[in-house]
Amino acid sequence: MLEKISLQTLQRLPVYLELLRQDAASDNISANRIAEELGLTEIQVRKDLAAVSDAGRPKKGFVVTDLIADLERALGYDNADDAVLVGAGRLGRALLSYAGFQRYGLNIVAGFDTNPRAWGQDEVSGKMIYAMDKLDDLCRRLSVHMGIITVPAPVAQCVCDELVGAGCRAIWNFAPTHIRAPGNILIKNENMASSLALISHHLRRNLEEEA
Amino acid sequence: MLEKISLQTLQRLPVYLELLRQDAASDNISANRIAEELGLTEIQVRKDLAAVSDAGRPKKGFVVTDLIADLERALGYDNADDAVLVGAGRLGRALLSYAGFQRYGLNIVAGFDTNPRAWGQDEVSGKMIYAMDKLDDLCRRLSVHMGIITVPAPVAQCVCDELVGAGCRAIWNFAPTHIRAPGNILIKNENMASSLALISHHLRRNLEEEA
DNA sequence: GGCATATCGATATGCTTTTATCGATATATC
DNA sequence: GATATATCGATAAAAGCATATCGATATGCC
Repeated sequence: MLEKISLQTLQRLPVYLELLRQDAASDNISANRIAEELGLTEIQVRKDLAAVSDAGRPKKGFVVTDLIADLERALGYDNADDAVLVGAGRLGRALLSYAGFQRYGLNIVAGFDTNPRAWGQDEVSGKMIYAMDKLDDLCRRLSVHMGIITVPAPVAQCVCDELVGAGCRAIWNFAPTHIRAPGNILIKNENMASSLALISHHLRRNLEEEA
Repeated sequence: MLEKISLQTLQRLPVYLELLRQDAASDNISANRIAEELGLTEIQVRKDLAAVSDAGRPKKGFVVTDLIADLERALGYDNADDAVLVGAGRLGRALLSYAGFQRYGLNIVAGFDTNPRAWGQDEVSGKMIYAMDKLDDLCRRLSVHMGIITVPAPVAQCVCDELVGAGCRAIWNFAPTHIRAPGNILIKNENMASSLALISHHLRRNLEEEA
């Protein structure tokens, strides 16, 4: 079942799950209603959900609790991914202390930084921040396979290489630069400039229309 | 020329621009080389660039300075968008103080928060953080049309409504919830859970393959 | 100056994703 | 219990996007 989920569908699944969790009061919910709430078409919702669940019943819709369970299983929220974070700057510490990741199956086990003043227990998150030379050992001992990069752009590639060297198979990159890794390693660039391009483009067209 | 840029292309343009800015030493660059650096195909690069530039010449490639200029114009970096940010928590302040946005044509003019202890000048960014009842007036006086939401999920929709009421036409939402607005308002959800779904899915398949 | 070659740009093919159509089925009402 | 209807699920068409192919063109070398 897991094989045939398309990339686009996969990215919408957490959105459905979030909506259902907020809305867990009702017993049943129809694809039509989900679509309305999220601004999608009901056909797309049905197709997405069909990929992970068969909790839908004619005339009633989907059984909410079953659908939530199916989504959580499909997304692997039952056993959370461990991750390390490199770069304890403002963004890095904001992510370290973001409690919401637990709800999405992510567990950041520790932070790393080159700056000695950052080392020790982070006040806000309560998580430990270590020197870079501890990275490899910790990743291997705890079998961490995911790295989060929140360092300045110029050192992002170097940090990426270190993470890969320490056994990471997936990298979540918040540095505003493109980084590379061998083919079997997944790089997910969280590119704010791309989002901004969409927004800015819309704004200009929207304001032009008026004039 | 601006009409026919596809959404996917639009999101890749800032990536090209970033690469070129880093690499501004050389006079010319070929689509092939850009593709190699970014892990794309040269055909896609050419097609993307063709949408915004004709700085390409056979045998030489693209004139870097011209291409940068074309990209900046297409992305509207010549006149930056002003924006307001609502929610001066850790993520909000991290974004407020992120200097890199200037390079992407974004200028956050001020922050807003309900908590009186956040009001005043933010130490790190030097930007002012105001009470929510100042929002409408400031947006209108400065003709701000873009709002950034970094508040907890439960109040995100309410903040969105206020921003729209104050004249915003585009919303950049970092709250981990889906928000709605009238059709002509663009909502860009920066959904970390979606990214995480991709990463987690890759990890599981990758680790399964070995076993 | 002519020729080989790197590179572009345009047209065509194929794949992925979305949207449309239609029949199937369980529930509720009479 | 029969019938109407809300809703699902599957198959089919359309759109959007990526990849392949091929001719055109400017550059540099002989």
